[in-house]
Amino acid sequence: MAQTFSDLSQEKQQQILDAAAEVFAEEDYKRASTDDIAARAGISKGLLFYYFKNKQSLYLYVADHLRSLVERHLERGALAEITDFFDMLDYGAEEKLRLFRRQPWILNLALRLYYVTDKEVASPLRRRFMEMLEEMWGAYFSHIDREKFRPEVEPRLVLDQLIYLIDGYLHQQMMRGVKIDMDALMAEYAVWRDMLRQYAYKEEYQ
Amino acid sequence: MAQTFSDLSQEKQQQILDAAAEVFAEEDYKRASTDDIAARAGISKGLLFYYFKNKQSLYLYVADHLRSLVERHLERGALAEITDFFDMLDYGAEEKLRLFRRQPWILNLALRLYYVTDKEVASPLRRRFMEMLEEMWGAYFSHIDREKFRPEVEPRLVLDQLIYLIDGYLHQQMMRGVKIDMDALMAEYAVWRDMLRQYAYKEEYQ
DNA sequence: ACCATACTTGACCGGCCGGTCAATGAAAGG
DNA sequence: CCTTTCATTGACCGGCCGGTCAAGTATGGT
Repeated sequence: MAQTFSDLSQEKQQQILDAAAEVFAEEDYKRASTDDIAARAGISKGLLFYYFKNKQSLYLYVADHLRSLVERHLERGALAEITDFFDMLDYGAEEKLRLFRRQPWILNLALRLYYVTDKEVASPLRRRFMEMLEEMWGAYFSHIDREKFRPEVEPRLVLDQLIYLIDGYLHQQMMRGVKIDMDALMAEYAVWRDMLRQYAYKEEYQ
Repeated sequence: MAQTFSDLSQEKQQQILDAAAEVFAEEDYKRASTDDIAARAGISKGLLFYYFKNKQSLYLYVADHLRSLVERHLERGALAEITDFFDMLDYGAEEKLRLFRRQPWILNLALRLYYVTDKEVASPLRRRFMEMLEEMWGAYFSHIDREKFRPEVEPRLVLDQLIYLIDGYLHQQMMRGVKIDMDALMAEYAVWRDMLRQYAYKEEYQ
């Protein structure tokens, strides 16, 4: 967007952002219409394109907004105190659980963005996800205790595996057409975590 | 399709199917145009719609074709002789590897179909995937040796976990924008399999 | 009151594309 | 041949939608 948008009052920005987030969560990129967004935001389409160069940049703006919202939520807390890899995972999981429970629309939108395949936005979005992942790795896991790991197991790969599991699980649930049940996910997560711990940690740290 | 299509000569059918598969592999459902398909198949658009009721049914026909192609490929072989769960996994993995190596376009199309989010086709497609999964479970794993499993571990859930891992891995690779490297995938698979075996099998069968 | 600037509108354009249909051609049968 | 049937064409329609723009309205400074 141009700075015209950021000059708007907080409520006006929110209003437009909410409308866009809503529509983009309901339909894939191609089918989500700017007419629809403008109507729900209570403004004319012309004005929408006065704030945003085009649909794509609006989409990416919404994505960035979501990202900063999630990051802000995870930032507080005493990260530095946790040195155990799996305790850290638990901490992150709990935090995200709370976030998604409080505002379920965030999860819906995030899933939609996460599984976008549309040419026009897929590649910028995946760059964002990769960045986020790297940031997270740096912030959360750079100072974990590697001593507990078996020498042949690289911590980062363990995290990757957990991400694969969650990713695949969510995708399968979406395929089944069911709403994501965070409690069920957390139960699965607990099993995966224990399995991964058994695989990654030395005997004495199990 | 109507039976008019199945009455066509094998080559003509193939020609059209190939064109459709090609286009559907390149673009998402909405962007893949029937004009394009007709042109690549060397027929008029009118004729395409003479054979297929609409774009959606063509899409699903291509999906069914792919499914039967994969199923046919996996059917032969001495399945009944394998009773070890993880040997069976290896067998399935090897077979699929060979298939995808010989005809890489199959993998591309399959991935596209697997990650479709378009309203108009997502739900019929996911029904097909679920059916396929159940069939596979019945055909491959109904007679495996459950004795080797720890009592608290349900074999089906172990398979699900492997599927999650593969699903997530493929998705992440796609996000990274790289072509899927089957050798890398097989290397990862080997790690996952060993981890899952350690988790699922009793000590004496490790 | 006036003017300049910024904000806001909605009608409109043009491109894309799924799907239709009247017309044409090709076979087949008598 | 002639006619009936089927296969095939491509021009065309209509809907959708991203993006534009001339015109209108509010705002604030002088």
